[in-house]
Amino acid sequence: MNKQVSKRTLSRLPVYLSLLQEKYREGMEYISATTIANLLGLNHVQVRKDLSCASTSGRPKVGYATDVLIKELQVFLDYNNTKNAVIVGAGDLGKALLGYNGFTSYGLNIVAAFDNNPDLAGTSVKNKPIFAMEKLPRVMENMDVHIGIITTPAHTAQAIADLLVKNGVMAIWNFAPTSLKVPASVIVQNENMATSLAVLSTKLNEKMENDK
Amino acid sequence: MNKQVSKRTLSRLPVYLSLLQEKYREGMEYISATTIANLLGLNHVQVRKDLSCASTSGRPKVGYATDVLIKELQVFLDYNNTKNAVIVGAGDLGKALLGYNGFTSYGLNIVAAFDNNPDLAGTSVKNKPIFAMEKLPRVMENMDVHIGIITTPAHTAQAIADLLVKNGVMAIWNFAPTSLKVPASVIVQNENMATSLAVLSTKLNEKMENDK
DNA sequence: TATATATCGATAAAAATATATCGAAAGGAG
DNA sequence: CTCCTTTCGATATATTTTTATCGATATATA
Repeated sequence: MNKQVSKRTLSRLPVYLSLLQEKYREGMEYISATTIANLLGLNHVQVRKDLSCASTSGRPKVGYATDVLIKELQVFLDYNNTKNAVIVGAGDLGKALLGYNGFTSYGLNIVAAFDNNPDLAGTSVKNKPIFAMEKLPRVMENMDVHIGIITTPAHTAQAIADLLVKNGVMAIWNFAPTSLKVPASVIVQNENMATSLAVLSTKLNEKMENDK
Repeated sequence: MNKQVSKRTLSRLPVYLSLLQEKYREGMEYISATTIANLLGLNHVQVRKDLSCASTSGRPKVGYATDVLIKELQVFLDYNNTKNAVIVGAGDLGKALLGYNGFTSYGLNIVAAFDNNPDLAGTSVKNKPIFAMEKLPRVMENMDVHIGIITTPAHTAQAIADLLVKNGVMAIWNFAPTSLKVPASVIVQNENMATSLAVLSTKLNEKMENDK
């Protein structure tokens, strides 16, 4: 357990976790890799292999105790160890993320948003404040923030990234549809919705072609 | 060109497209796969191979004419052929997506949102209406909608998916953190933010471990 | 005009990822 | 108690995806 975990595996673990939590609430005390695989439309060997990097609790013939597996995944994903983050860009998307409380259960605590629109400065979303850009350095330092979330338009994203890096950010979650240049030590995770949309749209086209 | 395009390739094409549009605005008339690769931090052979499924305009020593390549990608991704979609769940995320006009340039036109909260029925976001759930069948039929976007909480997502399928949806873009059971003919694209977050968070942990 | 170089597109090699197979263990059935 | 079935975990195979290599071609330069 805990060797080199592939990126693909890593991105499936939260999916397992959320399924497990759902099934646990429904009263399922034990669950097998085969069951998980069927529910998610995956291969059972893949599920078992994925889980093996976070869990040692699987038992032949029985499967995994749901609650134990949930805890193992939470530990592995470090969801108990909450990290602070700030959002830059309090447009619709920024506000949506700011107001969404669900991230805390994934170990992410969004403490504030920043925007250069003076009308927004001083307002808040669900008690989470929106500040003027000037306040960013102070807030990041005081709140020990090392994760930045960029939800600005593409053309300002690079400047924002530079600013975040200057203020000690170690990881950037980038929702702007552009690629960022940052020092190698800074982690960037791009969340490009156009990408998903392209996959969806192309599959749909193929389907419509075939249906003709 | 146009053989079996892998999902990975497909998801990179919109990224290339948006870079090309940016560079074209900046006056770059020709661009090579090597240049694109360097700008995006990818391998140049991969870029060339990806582009080959949508383009035939590459010339040795010259590269690609930026405007031609942009058009080729748009045609391949079918961005000119706009498709209508509806959103179900007009919470923060739903509203953000409803109000975001950027999707039209990706061939997606969101015509309306639906929510079971009666306070929201009759309101609108940037002239895009929010209706009560009862109106869904009529709107979907009248507006020829075949794409549904689910932004409800996880526990209602399956019922919404069933409703959408019943009303003729062919593709679902699912933002709810749960997996949906739909007929095999219906395409589902899951947009799971926890997944991205897990990757980011784990990379960050590794980094912090190494920095110690 | 000949030569050098950047680039493409195709094919081959390497790496990553997914799937299949197999023995061992746990529990239930006869 | 023995046999049968389910399941795990490990190893082996297959597939997919990425990266490297190579010849051909277009352009620039001497």
